Amino acid sequence: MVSRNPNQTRRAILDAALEEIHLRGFQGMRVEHILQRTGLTKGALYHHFTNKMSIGYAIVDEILGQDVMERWVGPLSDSSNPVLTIIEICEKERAGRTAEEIEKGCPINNLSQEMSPIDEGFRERLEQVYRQWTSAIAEALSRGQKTGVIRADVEPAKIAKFLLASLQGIIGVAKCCKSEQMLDDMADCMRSYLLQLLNADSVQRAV
Amino acid sequence: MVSRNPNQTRRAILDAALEEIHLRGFQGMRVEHILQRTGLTKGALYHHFTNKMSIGYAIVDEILGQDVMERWVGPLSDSSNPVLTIIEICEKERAGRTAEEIEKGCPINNLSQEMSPIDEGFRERLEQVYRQWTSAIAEALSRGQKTGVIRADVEPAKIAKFLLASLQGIIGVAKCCKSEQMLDDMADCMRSYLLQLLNADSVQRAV
DNA sequence: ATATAAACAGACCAGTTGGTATGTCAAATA
DNA sequence: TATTTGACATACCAACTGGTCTGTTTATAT
Repeated sequence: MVSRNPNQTRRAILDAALEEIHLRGFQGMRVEHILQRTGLTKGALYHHFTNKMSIGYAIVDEILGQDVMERWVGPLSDSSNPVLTIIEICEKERAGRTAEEIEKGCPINNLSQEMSPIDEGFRERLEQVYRQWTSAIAEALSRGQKTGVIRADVEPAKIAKFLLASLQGIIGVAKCCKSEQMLDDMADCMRSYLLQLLNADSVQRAV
Repeated sequence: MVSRNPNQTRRAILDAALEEIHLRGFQGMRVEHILQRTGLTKGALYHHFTNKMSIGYAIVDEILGQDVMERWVGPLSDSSNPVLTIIEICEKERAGRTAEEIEKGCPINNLSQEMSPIDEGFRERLEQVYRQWTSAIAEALSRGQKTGVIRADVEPAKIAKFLLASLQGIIGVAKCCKSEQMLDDMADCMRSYLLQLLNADSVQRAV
């Protein structure tokens, strides 16, 4: 904002928009509020984006999708034990959240619940994020089966979808109930379920 | 709508509003659309409700809460085997949904994700629904432990929360991915998890 | 140095939206 | 039958909202 830096301006718009969307949803987000947050004007905003919708699309593609890649896809691709890696990621994410953050939930889940039925562009983009996410888990589980850490009878593709769904469900219910206790209770069940996916031999080391 | 019937009119407003909200969310729901659906006018609508928000509150209290009572709390309170009852309810609900219905998700989850962070009135009402829901599951699991059908080492309160969260997560992910296959895959995992809660002796009869 | 195009600023606008004020009609009540 | 009240109908409005249009400033290429 000091000197002219279009990339930085564009990113500032997306960051401000994401914060608003995270709390109020895409429909509840107001262009005017982005201007207030960034100190920019309408001229600047509509120079970088054609309309409100394109801001939402860019957030999914450039921020949320990227986050999943960095926090999940990357670590899982380097992992020799997907179960432990998933538990680690969850605990790390959990540690970084205040009670206030919990109330806002996962922006990916928020957006998909709000927008996927009413805008196909949003839905396709969010579905793609979910696909990358589940694929990364499924592939890691598959590799784990080959190395013997994961039970041979688990079906990676199915379990991956279920794990992702449960995770989103947990975050969503905790968000509504505004309860850290509830979040930790559910996470505990999730952890137990994850450990069940390990081969009997390797459970000793894990717990 | 034929003759004057205030209760029927009020209910017609709520039903129409719920359909709109189910698809577009509460913020996306337009009062004007309710009028079009019901054939009523603003005068009628604002005679029965003080404002838009009160329509949303009434829907949670009178329709969604009631639905949970009928579909979950009732059956579970009569159940001798909560695991089988839950599986039955899920299969029944699943059978009644078309692909189009799946895209709209669960209205309770939709509303809680959208409204709980921005309106405390909504959040409290939805939390209460979740509480009744999880309590019913937890109590049924407890009773199952006493009769011996449920494993003694499961913690009813924790598992109940996790089950509810997973269920909502599954519906939510399937909604975004618009995939019946994915829904059934995840439901399959959920079913397996539920059956694990049964005592080893009674598994034979269940499967 | 100057032309050119990108990166903004700011006023303005048309459509939308929740909500209100006033009037009318039917049914219960006396 | 007269009257009062609840159940609507209709016109209207003020505020909001996404988006546009025109103008100005800054960087960059020639």
